[in-house]
Amino acid sequence: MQDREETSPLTLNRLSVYLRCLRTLQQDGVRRIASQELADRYLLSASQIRKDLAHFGEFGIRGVGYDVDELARRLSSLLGLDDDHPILIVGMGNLGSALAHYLGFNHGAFRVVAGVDRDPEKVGRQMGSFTIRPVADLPTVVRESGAEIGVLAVPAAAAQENYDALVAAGVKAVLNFAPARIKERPGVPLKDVDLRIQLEEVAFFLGRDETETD
Amino acid sequence: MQDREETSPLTLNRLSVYLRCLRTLQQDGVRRIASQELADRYLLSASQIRKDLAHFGEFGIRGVGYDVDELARRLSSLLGLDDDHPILIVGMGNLGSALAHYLGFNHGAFRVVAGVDRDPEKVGRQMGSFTIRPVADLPTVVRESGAEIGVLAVPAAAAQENYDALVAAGVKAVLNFAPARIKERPGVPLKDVDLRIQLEEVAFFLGRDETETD
DNA sequence: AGATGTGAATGAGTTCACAGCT
DNA sequence: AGCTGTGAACTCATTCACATCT
Repeated sequence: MQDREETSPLTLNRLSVYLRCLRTLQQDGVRRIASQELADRYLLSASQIRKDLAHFGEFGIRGVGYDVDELARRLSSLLGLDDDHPILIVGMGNLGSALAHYLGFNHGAFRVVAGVDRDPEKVGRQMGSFTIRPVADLPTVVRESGAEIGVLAVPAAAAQENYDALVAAGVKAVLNFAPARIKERPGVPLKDVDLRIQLEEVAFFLGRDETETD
Repeated sequence: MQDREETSPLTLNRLSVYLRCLRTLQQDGVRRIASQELADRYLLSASQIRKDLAHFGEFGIRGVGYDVDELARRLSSLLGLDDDHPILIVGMGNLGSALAHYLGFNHGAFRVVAGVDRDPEKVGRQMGSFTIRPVADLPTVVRESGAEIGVLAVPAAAAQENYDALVAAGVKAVLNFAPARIKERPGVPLKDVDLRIQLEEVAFFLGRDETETD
């Protein structure tokens, strides 16, 4: 059983994937599954599944496999998905409102509970269940809404100052959608999510020679 | 000078980051920069910058550093950002329209030129510069719009069939926002972008012990 | 002299192969 | 017998340190 600190993001992301697969299996009525079959069904690696899980304890039954329901429960708990995680969005421009709209609907543990913007014209506007507040009110907004996760959807140049403001206001983790490198404070994990980088990654392959057929 | 195939996504993503940093430097009027200073300014690793760049050729001047303008030009060309990359979105629900709205505005080389949906009620609706078309028209829509990149914003269960449809229609790369594992066809690179996984990654750290202060 | 480009050394992450349970 | 859990082998990625060039 390992400590939270020493878990790599890669492992962590795979746990999320496993949980998703298990949810599908639950719907299909599967009650037990072996690492090998899980791997086959969802294009994963059996030994990696076992290693990832073993990292956190003994989840399986030797000679049998994993109990789908129980494993799902334990992964959900491990990932902190049993508790609610209120989200606050900073920057209610195109991306910010797109995210509010998207995250506000589909997700269980994650729900957008507040949004702030620098622009006085956006302040006061209604967004689903909340009203956009001014950035200056961040501390109050965080306290009142109980927001745990901050989402940065501001221009690159404003990213660092808004991250700092979120930290100061007491947010516990930050997801950064701005295309900027932010200096992370210890204790407030930061995760960059840059759609442009993802697009550029696939675009890289577009120019490639079409004659090859491997 | 290396081949496209043998470049890791990690390296590729860093090239995007470097390019972004260079654009900022250009705006600040900086004409030359050494790997060490670039690293210091943007929290990167100097030796990694050099290795990443050297992977694609000799971009710098020994004893001097890199020419900001030229390096930016060469990275832009390498990443395929000099050409236009029209995007087609499959699934114009919450996420799809959020993405259309977002990508349609800010991005140079990337622009959403078309969108399709399964739901007859959404078909015909106007979305910025285009009208939503039925999924069945994919081949026609791809041909007419010249779309190169397909974006999947459909439910998980529909992801694989729509990826296949995109491939059949002639799209050259796919970005998948659906929380599903897709079987990739050789020649049509696929990149998963799962916002839920990113959220779950930061959520993992929320439960952690607050007494520690390292 | 000074910064790049690069082999060599280190470290991280994945796969293998089998001991150990059930 | 069968599948997990895990050390050992291996592959991939990063960092170091220096020879090379301007």
